[in-house]
Amino acid sequence: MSKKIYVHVADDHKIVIEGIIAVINTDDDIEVVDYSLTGTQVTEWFDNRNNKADALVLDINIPELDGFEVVKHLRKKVNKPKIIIVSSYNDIRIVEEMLKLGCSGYITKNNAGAHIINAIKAVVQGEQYFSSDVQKDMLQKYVNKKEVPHGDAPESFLMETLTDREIEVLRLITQEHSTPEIADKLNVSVSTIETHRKSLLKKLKVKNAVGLAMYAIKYKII
Amino acid sequence: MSKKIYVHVADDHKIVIEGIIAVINTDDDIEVVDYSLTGTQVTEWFDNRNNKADALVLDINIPELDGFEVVKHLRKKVNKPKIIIVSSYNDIRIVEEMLKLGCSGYITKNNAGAHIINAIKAVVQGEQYFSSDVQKDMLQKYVNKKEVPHGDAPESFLMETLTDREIEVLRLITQEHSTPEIADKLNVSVSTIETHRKSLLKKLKVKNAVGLAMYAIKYKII
DNA sequence: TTCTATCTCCCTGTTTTCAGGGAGTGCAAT
DNA sequence: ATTGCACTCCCTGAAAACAGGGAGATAGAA
Repeated sequence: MSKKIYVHVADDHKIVIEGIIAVINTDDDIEVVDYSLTGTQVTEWFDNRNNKADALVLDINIPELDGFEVVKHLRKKVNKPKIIIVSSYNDIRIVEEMLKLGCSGYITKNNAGAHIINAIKAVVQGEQYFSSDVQKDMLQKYVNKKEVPHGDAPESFLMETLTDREIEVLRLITQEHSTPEIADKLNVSVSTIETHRKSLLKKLKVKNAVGLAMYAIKYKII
Repeated sequence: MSKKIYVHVADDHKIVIEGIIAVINTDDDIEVVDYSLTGTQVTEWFDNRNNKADALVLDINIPELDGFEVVKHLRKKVNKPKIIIVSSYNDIRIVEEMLKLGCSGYITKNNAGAHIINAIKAVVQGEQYFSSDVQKDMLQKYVNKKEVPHGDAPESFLMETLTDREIEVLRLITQEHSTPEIADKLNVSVSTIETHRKSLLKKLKVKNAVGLAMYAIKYKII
């Protein structure tokens, strides 16, 4: 019998965690050692020397620190766990982004139950694992890449290309603040915020503040 | 021993359903007979004479037909099940709306696990059930109601008070369209759209288009 | 029938947003 | 040491959004 695999689970909804634990408990080789409901709980848990896990099952959409931030934090560590993303979004750009950040697996919530055990076993052995729908999208992307450079948005970019300041401004925009208000809050001139705004519009390829807000929600900057 | 309770569970994420089933299975009096991943699946299931359930555990945010539509459909039926809403949102206005539509219980996903069994048992006995955080909000709302009669809007309203036209405009706003564009699309004058916009800002108590978009997403007009 | 709500349109005026430039600073990497 | 990036600030000008009015037409409810 192989060595037991220890897993940490993070999701903002307790019921999802309970679901994941229920599924994992059907396999004797894997054990959920602890769970977190927020991003900071995850980082603090792994920052504690006494806590160790082979794998982290991580939802992108969690409060305080989102999935991206958690991954960025963890990848600096020496005994870093393998990370499997469990997400509602199967946007291929998010998958790419997470892979770039060093994640080992990506499965969608739609069929997490069917994949999660295999995913955990695969990643602790150094492999990568993707649920079937994600695989399909990746293949699709690969096929399309060679044929159509296409007008509107073929590039793979996410909030990575946004600077810290831009994200900060974006967040304030989604909180219904106007440019003068944001300038005041950040103690810079209105011109500066206008510049950030223009950069955001350009980078995210949207035409107005509503577009920024929708983008922020879709890719969960907020 | 009391009569067994049969339950149908609906959520767009399989893993959540698995979580709910795992929790419910710890109680011998309740059994999950089937589940649905979309709104139409729910209505079709209950429209089938062979299918019966005492209670429906329903997520608001499901595809095709959302929770509101499902409830509206089911309440016309004779042998309608008791409905317990399981939602990420604990906005008190949604709770009120669902109660008006005839739901018996409302629990948030944060602590669904702790409440779901009690909720099911309560509602099949004709009682109502609300998770602690929802109760807190309701109490808060009740307390505030009597002290501040407040000028402009004491009514409990959700998107119900938005007219069809306003919802149409709101939808177009969230699609990044400007006022002139919307006017063109709907074949009315720019002035008209501006009027609708002003009404939306006033009714939803937000200060700009971003606020409208955020509202639309939160309460899923879109 | 009167009352009310919805939808339509217009006016005046202010504020904010967007577009498209330029430009200086500091910092970090090569 | 130069290059690039992030952050800052400014200018001009046009377009859109917001605020707070009024007002007519229509259709449904009381």
